Amino acid sequence: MIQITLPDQSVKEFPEGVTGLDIAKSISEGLARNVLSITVNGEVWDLDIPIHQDATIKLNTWDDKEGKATFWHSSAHVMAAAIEELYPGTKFGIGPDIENGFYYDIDLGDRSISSNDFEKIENKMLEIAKRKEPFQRREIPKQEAMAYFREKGDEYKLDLINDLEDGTISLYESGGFTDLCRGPHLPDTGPIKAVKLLNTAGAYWRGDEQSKQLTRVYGITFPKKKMLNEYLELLEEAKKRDHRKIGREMELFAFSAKVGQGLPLWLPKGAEMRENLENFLKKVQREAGYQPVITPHIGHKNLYLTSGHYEKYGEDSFRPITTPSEGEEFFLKPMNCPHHCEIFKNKQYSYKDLPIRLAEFGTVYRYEQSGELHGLTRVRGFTQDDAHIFCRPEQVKEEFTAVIDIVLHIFRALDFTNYSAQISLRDPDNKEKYIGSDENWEKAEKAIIEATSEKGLQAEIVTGEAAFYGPKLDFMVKDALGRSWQLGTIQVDYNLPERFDLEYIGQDNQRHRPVMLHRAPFGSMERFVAVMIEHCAGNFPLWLTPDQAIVLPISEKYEKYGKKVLELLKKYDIRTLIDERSEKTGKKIRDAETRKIPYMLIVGEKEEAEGTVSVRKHGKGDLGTLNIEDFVEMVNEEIAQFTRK
RNA sequence: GCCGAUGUAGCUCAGUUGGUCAGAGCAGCUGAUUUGUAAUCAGCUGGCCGGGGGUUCGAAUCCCUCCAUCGGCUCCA
Repeated sequence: MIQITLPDQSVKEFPEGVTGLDIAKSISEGLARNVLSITVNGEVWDLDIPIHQDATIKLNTWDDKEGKATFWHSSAHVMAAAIEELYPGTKFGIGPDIENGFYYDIDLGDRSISSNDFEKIENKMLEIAKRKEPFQRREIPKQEAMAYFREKGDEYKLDLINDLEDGTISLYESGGFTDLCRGPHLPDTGPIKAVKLLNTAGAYWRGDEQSKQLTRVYGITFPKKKMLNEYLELLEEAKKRDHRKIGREMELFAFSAKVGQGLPLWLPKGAEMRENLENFLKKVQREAGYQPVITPHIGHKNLYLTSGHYEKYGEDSFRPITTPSEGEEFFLKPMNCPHHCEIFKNKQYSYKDLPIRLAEFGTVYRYEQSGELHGLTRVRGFTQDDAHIFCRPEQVKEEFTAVIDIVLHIFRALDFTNYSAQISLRDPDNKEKYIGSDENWEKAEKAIIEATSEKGLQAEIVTGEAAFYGPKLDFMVKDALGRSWQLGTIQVDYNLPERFDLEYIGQDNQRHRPVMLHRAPFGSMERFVAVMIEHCAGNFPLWLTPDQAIVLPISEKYEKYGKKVLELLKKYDIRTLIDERSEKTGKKIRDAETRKIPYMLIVGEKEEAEGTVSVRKHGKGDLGTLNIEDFVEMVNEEIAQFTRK
């Protein structure tokens, strides 16, 4: 007998060789029907693999991440089986499960596949699913596996096996399709009840741009038809939040092929919003001891030779700007740090002066590959809410903490909760890849970890992800479709102070090297606004939104009073519009609602007589009648709630 | 940059196999209406069908090419 520990810590005895399915059956019939895989001591297994030793287990169903993973991984095999049947001779790369579904990379030779073929493949998959084809695991010697795939002509699988260690290789066979696979899989294809292929894409073999490009087919499957429909509805809903769509509808920004791709045009309302964000941060930064600076949009080639950016990115930048006669070369500035280093160098600093915090909303230009451009989240010209802090090594932690405070304050003011944090440290096994002394690295990494945890910030620590010049803390946010974007960042840099030979005079009257911190709480104005839009679906916090209120006179008769209200509110700095069209009130309300204007102020006979407004809140409805002063107070209180520290 | 798809009025979309196929709704403009918490009515103006080239008696429709956009890949100082 062996001891099996269940997730609730209870321990049950089973005969040696018991399988996941046996355990599920012993608990309940229902569980046995729904279980998809089993986690044994942290490893996910097939349900029919015998367990020979005491173990801690978890039975995975659709409600578990691991259960879904098993389900989708098996679905990838079913899709491959369907494709092999429909398109004989297809070669297969890899086919993993992903966050939402799965994909398979395939090489169709001269043929191609498009969304027109999806239905055919989906039907074939459902056919295979219905047959309840078992997934059969086989373990064979490496040589035998190679022989099999060599005969099949599947060079990609051979490539994969080549990299595996000698010994036994596991294969799974189902529905006539045999795949190199570690598993685990469902017992059979039966649970797959709904299938949807989503799209195709090109994907380089092994992610290498030099390798052959395969066709990646994305799909998703569900154990119930209803779940598929719900998922598709969810996708539709997400599309409605797309910042590109809302940005156009709310007239925030636009692009023009004539101006150039990836170069956003901020429209009046978008510019208003961006200015509100900038002013908000400027105030916070002023209070935190930052000094604004302004630097040009271009810089001499020598600047980037010194910074090292020329060597690393020179070839992939916009081509240099040259002068008519002397043949000098200038680059559009791709970042602000070198300029700021030169500002620091402009003056001699004592240790007593540090830290020096130089801030600039600096517009930079980077040549991004055309296929990379994406709305406002990936552009070629953008403005960073940049600042560089020059400090003594022992000040790193304190400064880091202060920056985290700013980031969290901003996120709170924007009602932003859907972010995650990542600490990137150097790879301790490859220290030679990084610049800077061991001592400084250790100090900085420790400072970041401590500062983060002292702020109660949940951060994932990833080693080997640090920049070559220093460790960093990034804030990531997901867009409407679940794609992850990096926003705010705080980076420690030992490289640029070295390259620019930055110094301060220490207490010992010796020259010392300052540490540099790069930080941008928003990341870039463009990306931040994009993510902000998707986060709140265009319903911005009151303090940020371009138009805060709109006056809606019931009829022409009350226009005069409406204008009076408008002027009064403007005096109180409430951004207000008026709708003087000859339309019915219902129509004016409807239009204001679609424009996502937070407050609608309806004025008619009663309001004019009493000097009041009838307040309607966007998405909420009628709030009743208020004095104008009371309304102003209500608005100010709502704004203060978010923006006060 | 690569793979695949898309591009018709300001916006969202119809346009069968090439032959009154240049259309609709919303928006806009003009009038009428004077309106009380999500759409008042009528009339009208909008398009070289992404640009260029070709095939054809004839092209929004077929082919080539360029541009832009979308979904991925690669990249992201």
